Amino acid sequence: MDASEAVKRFNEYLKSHQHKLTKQRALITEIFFDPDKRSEHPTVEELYLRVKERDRNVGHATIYRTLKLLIEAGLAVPNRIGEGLTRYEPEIPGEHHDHMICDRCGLIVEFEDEEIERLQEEIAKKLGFSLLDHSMNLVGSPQEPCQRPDCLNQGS
Amino acid sequence: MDASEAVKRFNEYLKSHQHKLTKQRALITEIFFDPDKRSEHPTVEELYLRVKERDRNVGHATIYRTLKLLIEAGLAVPNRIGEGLTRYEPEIPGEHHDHMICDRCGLIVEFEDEEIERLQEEIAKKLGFSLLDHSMNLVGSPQEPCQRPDCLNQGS
DNA sequence: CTATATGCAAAACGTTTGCATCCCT
DNA sequence: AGGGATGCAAACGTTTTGCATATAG
Repeated sequence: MDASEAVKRFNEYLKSHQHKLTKQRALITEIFFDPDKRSEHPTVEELYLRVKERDRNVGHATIYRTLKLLIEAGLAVPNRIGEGLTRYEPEIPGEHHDHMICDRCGLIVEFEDEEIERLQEEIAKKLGFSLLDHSMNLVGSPQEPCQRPDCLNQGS
Repeated sequence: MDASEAVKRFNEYLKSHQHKLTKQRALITEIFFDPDKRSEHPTVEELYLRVKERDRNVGHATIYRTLKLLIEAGLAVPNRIGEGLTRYEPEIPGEHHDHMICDRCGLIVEFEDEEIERLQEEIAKKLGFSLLDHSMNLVGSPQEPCQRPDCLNQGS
C-alpha cells in the first residue's frame, strides 16, 4: 500500500463518519506512509517536525487528532514500548507484525511469525477468551557489529 | 517468594549499591509483594494509597523512586499496556509470564508458555540478536460470562 | 557523623481541550 | 451556508526534580 492509497482509504473512512479530508490530514497521512520512512515508528514530535517542513502552520493538536482518526480507521497503531512516549506505526489492514528492538540503538526490526500467531490463538482459547489483538516485543543485543551509524555496537 | 523474602532481596541489592533500606522502602516492598494482591499490577497511585494507609507521611516521590530501584533490582517490571499510565508488577527473578487482558473489564490473566518462549529465542537468533527480554500482551473478549463484579460481560 | 533518603512543591513532559477562526463539501 | 477542522494556548495527569530536613549505617 503506497501513500496515496493510504490517503484514499483514510478518505473513505472519513466520509463514512461525517468527517472531512483536509489538506492537513492528507499531508500528515502521506508523510506517515512515506515508503522511505515507513518503519521508523515516529513519535508525534517526529511526525510533527516532518509535516512542518511542508506546512509551517500545522499545530501539534492536528497531529494528535489526525493520528487518533488514523487509528480509528485501522491505518495506524500506537506502540508504547520502552520509554515514556508513544510511537505510531502505519498499519496495512490485514497484516500484522511484531517487533525486535535493539538494546544498543533502539532500532526496531519488524517480523512476522505464523507459528507464534497460531500459539497465541490457542492460548487465548485455553484461557477462555477469543483473541482480538496482541502485541509482542522482543529486546535483544546484536550478535554482529551493527551497521547503523548511531548504534553503540560498532564491533568493539 | 513471599513479601519478607522480597524485602530481603531488595536489601541485598541496596547494600551492594550504596543505598539504604529505609522504613518506607521496606513498607512499599512488603505491600507491593503482598500475596493477596500480587497480580493486581498496581499503578503508582494505587500503590501510594495502600502504602499511605500504613504510613500517612509517604509522598508520591518516594513511591516513584522506590519502584525505580525495585526495577533496577529485578524485582519489579513496568508495564505500559493500554491507557496512558504505567502499571507495575512484582517480579520473581527467573520467572516470567505474559498477559491476557480482558477487553471488557481490564482483568489481567497471567500465563506462561514454554513453546512461545522457545520460539522467541529462535526468532531473535534468526534476526541476529541474543534475546534479553520480551513482553507479550494478548487482548481478547471472554467467551463465558465473567465472574468479576465490575466486568461488563455478565452473560447478557 | 556523613552520605543517602525523604516529603514537599514546583517543574517538566506528553497529551487533551476550549475557543475563536477557518475551510471543506 | 454550515458543520466540521484548525491553531493557539491553557489545562491536564503523570512523572521528575530541587531543596531543606531527616535518618540509616
